[in-house]
Amino acid sequence: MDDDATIAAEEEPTSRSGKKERTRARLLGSAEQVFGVRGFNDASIVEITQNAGVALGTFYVYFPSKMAIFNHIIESRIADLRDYLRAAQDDAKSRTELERAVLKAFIRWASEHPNAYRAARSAEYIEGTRLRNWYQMFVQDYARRLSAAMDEGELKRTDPQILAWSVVGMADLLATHWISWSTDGGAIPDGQLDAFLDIAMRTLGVDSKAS
Amino acid sequence: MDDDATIAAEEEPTSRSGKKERTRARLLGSAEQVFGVRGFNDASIVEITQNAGVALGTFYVYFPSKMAIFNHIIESRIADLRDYLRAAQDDAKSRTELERAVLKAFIRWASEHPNAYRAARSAEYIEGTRLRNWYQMFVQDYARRLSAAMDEGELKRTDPQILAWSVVGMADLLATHWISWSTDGGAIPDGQLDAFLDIAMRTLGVDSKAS
Amino acid sequence: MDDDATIAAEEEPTSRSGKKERTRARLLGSAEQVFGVRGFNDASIVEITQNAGVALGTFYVYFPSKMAIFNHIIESRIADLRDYLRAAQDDAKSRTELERAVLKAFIRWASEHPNAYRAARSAEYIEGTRLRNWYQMFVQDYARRLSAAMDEGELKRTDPQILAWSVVGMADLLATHWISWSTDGGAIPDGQLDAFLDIAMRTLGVDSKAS
Amino acid sequence: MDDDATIAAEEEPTSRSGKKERTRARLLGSAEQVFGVRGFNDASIVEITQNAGVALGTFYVYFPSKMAIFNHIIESRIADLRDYLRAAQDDAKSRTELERAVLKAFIRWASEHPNAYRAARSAEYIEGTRLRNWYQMFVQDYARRLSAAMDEGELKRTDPQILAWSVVGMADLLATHWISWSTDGGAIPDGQLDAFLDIAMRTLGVDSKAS
DNA sequence: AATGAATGAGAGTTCATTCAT
DNA sequence: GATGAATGAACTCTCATTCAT
Repeated sequence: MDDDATIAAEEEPTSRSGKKERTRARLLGSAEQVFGVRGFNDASIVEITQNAGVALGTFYVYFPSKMAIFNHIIESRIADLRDYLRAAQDDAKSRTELERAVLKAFIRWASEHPNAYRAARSAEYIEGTRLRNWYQMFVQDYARRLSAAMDEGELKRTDPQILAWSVVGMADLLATHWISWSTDGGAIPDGQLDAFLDIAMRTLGVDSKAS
Repeated sequence: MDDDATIAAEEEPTSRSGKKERTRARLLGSAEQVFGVRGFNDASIVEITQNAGVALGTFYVYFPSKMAIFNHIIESRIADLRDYLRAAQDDAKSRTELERAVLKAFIRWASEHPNAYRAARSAEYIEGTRLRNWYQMFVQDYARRLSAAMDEGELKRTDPQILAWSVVGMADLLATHWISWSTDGGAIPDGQLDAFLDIAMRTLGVDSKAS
Repeated sequence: MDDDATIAAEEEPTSRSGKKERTRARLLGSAEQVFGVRGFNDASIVEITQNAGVALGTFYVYFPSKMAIFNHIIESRIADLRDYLRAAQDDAKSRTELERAVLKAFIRWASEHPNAYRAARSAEYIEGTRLRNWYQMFVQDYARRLSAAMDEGELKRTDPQILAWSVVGMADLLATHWISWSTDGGAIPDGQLDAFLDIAMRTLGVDSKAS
Repeated sequence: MDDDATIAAEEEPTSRSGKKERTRARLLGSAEQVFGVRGFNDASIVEITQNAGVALGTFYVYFPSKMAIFNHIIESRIADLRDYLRAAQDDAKSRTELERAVLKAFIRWASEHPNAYRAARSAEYIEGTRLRNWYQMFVQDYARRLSAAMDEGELKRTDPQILAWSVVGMADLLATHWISWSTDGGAIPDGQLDAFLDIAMRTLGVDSKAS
């Protein structure tokens, strides 16, 4: 009815170790896109397969259900995020640098995979997925780290849980906002990102620039 | 909005008085609940009507479509929020008090109508609703107010847009968190709310306690 | 959806012997109009009652079902037609005059009650009505009369059944054509009516003008 | 003309050869029958599919809507009629022969596809079809041809429009009559058809037998 | 492995009819 | 008698999933 035909696939197979992997990768890429654009409910297997350039039945050769591929995509992107965050923490040389780097990593992740991010956020409203609260563990980890930093006197003492939820909330809404404002895939203006990071540092109670 | 006959005017001779209103109210209450629990897509008219204790067809006596009742519920709750916020601003005697009151009003609103709030948040993922970005105008208003406060020297100067999105993000995620943690309808522990408000004041750059 | 609101009622109560008759007459008038414009299936009781200016439930005070009022309307218009035809035959002074008068009466009847005529024609496609073949008896009567006229040497001998169906077919399609071409209620151009009658006389095999 | 893939072109390797075509044909056949017997409104997709021996959902693999298959059936039968008429005209050697052949072709077409003919006639009463007045162009063509014949002195001069509507009306009602009288698929008694043709020739004003 | 025709449960919506007031 | 809120059977259409090829 009002679909403007199919969405052009973007994700190309990353490995060329055989047809199977390539088809699977195409399905994953297509599904990420379709889920991101249409949302879980309005994404149809027909559109995912057409967008992937395979037949409808082929979908079920690789994935047992719509829910399964959805979970798979989100979970693997979450794993990516974990990597991004770990790397950010490893490279940091000071508390300020660390906190900035962590938030930057999150924002970068979200804007590099806008469709997955959008889909992941929507998981909260999807009946039957095991991912309804996937971000909670991130918040918990974050709270633990903030708590430790407070113990070490690097952060003003506040309820670390509330602080963690607050900062994640900030980052989450800004990421969403930026993503939906730049369908052109454009990057986030540096000034805006810096403004956000400065605000976040203030929220956390660390010096914006000092080590 | 769709069909608000809130102001009873040329009502019939008060016979069967309020019957229609009662049924309508039951449907609205039921739908708010079902939308909140299941989400728009997984909410069915059958469940809404059964939950309301009326027959399927009765739904269409009061609302022309599933989308219409959804929009109506959210829009009328948004109107409530607007009232809450206006009242909060009217009563405030200082910048700090005002900003705290506004955030408190928002949190109170969200926790008083958890299902509507959940549904309103999910609107972002619902194809065809005119409410996809309902909160944007709130953020814009907020940003404008912050900007004015900065002009008057009551707030440290920062990008008011980013600041507004940030604070709204904080409040949004915390409200969601609190709501989902207290399905029993329990209130938010005072300590947690205060902790949040203190953090938010820090984010905004106003003194936590000073007038 | 694409209804242009309600159709303005036209038929006014012909008797003023009490409210009951008036309401009944309004319903009949409204229904004739709605059936004519929308067709049996797309005519709804709601529209009929609104158009009549009465409440939905009132319909069932006067008529047991949608089918019942439909049958009633058509049957009473058919009775009218019978009267028209009888009168035409009574007044005729010659075979030619009689046949012309009969066809004229039919055309007049159809164009005076276009909605009823349209509805009556559509009865053929309505499941469950007892009026599917109401015009057959007219054709049979017609055939009998033609047969008698042949016996008396006033008409060339042909299969009277086929001749009757033929002439009725001509009149039927022309009436339909004229009706749908003049939604303005305009009359049939005299020239066209005469042309038709001349053709019909030729078909019947009587002199066009001679007595 | 919704989606005619009549001309098999880039068909797949002829495996499961014709399975799709067979199912499509069964649906078309079933639908033609059900539309003919029940009429458009009282025909249900359930009955069409059961009658075709396929599942409900299968219908929508082949046709996007009830309206679409209806239009398709009627339009393809109308195309047949056009072919019949063209062939009849091509073979005729005289005015009389031509006019008789044309009417015979029409009657033959109607009686060979009684359900489609019934359905086509009912289109007049179906909201939303683009076929409400499909027969008008035939009448117009007919009128043009009659007018030309009058110009050439082969036909007595009369209003060609009225004459065309008249003769079409005759043929139409007789076809309908014959069809509904022979549900057994029986042919039209030769005598009756000839009687009709003689009458029609008289109506047109051509010699019944002469070349 | 890959295909795509076929399936059928389930959804939203309509509307003739009923009945308490 | 008149009303109109309430009913629920029936309808069209969607789409995740299955399975024979």
